[in-house]
Amino acid sequence: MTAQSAGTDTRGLRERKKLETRSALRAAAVRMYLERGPAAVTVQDICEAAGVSQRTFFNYFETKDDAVFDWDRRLAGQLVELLTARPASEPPLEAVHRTLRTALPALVADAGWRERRRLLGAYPELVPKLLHSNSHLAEALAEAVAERTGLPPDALYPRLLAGAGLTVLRSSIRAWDPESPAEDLLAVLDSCFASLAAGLPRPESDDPVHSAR
Amino acid sequence: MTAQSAGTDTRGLRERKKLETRSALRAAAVRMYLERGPAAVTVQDICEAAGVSQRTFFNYFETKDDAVFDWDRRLAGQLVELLTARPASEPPLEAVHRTLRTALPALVADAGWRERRRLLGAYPELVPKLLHSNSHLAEALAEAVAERTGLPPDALYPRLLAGAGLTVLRSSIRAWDPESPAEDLLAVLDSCFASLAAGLPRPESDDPVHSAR
DNA sequence: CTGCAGTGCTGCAAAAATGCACTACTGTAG
DNA sequence: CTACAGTAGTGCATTTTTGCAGCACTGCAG
Repeated sequence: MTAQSAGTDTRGLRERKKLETRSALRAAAVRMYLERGPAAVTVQDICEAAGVSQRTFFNYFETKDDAVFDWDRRLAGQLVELLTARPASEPPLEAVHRTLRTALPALVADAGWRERRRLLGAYPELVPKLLHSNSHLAEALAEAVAERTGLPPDALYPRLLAGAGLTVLRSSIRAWDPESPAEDLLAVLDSCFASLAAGLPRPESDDPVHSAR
Repeated sequence: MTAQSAGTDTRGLRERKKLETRSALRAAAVRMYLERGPAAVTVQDICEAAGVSQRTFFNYFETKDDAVFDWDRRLAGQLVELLTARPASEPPLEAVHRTLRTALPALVADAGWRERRRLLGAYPELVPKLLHSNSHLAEALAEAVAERTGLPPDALYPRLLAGAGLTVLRSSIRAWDPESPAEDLLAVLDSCFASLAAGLPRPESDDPVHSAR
C-alpha cells in the first residue's frame, strides 16, 4: 500500500500489463470502428487483434462500444480530483466550471480522444451508448460535490449540480467543431456556464454561441 | 391514412392487438421483476407469460429492461405537446418548468408508474439502464425548445435547456419518496427550478429540500 | 368472394454479454 | 528458495440481442 511512484509505471509489472491490454483493446476497437464501421466489427475481431480471449474483453469493458468510449473512466477520476482541490470558498457552480475548464485542454489535445470524437460524428447511433457510459461520471461528480458542500452523498443539490455540469460538458463538446482549436471549446464552455449562472435566460437573438451548430 | 378517431381504439383490430401485446409484455415484465428480481427473470419467461415468441419481444423493446421502462416513450410525446402549447411569451426555462409541472401529477398517479418507481428503489442497478432510455426524451425535448425559440434544431441552447430540465426531473423523482403525495414531488420540482433560475447557488444550510434523501 | 399489399409474428443463426469454476502467474512473506 | 494469497486470463454454458427470410393474418380493392 505504498503511494504511487513516478508517472511512467503506476506499479509493478502486473499493473503495466493490465494497462497495456486495455490500451490494446481500445486501440484495436477504435481503429476497426473507423475502418469498417461499428456493425462490421465483432468482439472476436477486436480480441484477435489484441491477443486476448473474448471473455477477457468483457472483463475490461461492459459492452462492445465501451471500449471505444473508455476515456471517461479516466476523466471521472481526474475531475473528482480537480474538484476536490478547488478552494472551499468557491461557489459550487464556479468550482465545477473551473474544474471542467482545467481538465478540457488536456482531453481534447489527446489524439485518441479526437479519433473517438470523429467516430461520433461519423456514426451518430453511438451517441446514446455514450450516455450510459456517462452515468458513472455523473455519480462520481455528484459525490465530489456532496463532499465539498457537506451535504449527504445522495442529496438533491449535488445530483442537480453534477447533472447540469455534465449537460454543459456534453452540449459544449457536441457544439464544438473538433477541427477548431481548444480555445474555442473553452469559450463555448464559459458561455454555457455563464448562461447557467444567469438562470438559462432566452439567448439574445444575436448570440452566435448559443445558436451555433 | 385517416386522422385518428376516438381515444379508446386508435385504429382497427390490428392496432388494438399490438397495444395489447405491448401491455401484456410490460405487465408481465414488471410483475416478475418485482416478484423475483430482474436477474431471475429471463426474456423467455416474460414471453411465455405474454404468449408471444422471444423474437417478438425484441420487436417491441430494445432490451429486456426497456419493457419495464416503457412509459417514457409516451411521456416524450406528451411533454413535447405540452411544451409547444405554452404561450410563446413565456421564458423558455419557465415554459419547461410548467410543462413538467403539468405532466407530473398524471404520471405519478398511474399505478403502473408507481410500481416501476418501487422497482428502481429495490434494484438500483436499473437506474443507469433507465438513462439510456432517456436519451430519446432529451432529443425530443431539445427539438421542441428549438421550435419555441426559433433556433436551429441542433443548436446549443435547446440542448442545454432540455438537458438541465431533464436533470431536474430525474433528480426530483429520485429524491421523492414514492409513498408521499404528488404535491411533495411538485414542491421538490419547483424548488429545483427555482435553484436553477437562480444559477444553482450553494444551498442554505437549513434548506430541507436540497439536502433531502 | 377473391386476390393483393402491408406488415406483424416467428424460427433460425450469429453475435453480444454474463455467471461460474478453474488455471496460471505476480507479488509478498517466511 | 518456497509457500501462499490475490487476481488476471480463460473456457464453458447460458442468456440477451440482432439480422434475415418465410408464414400468416388484416385491411382493402375488385
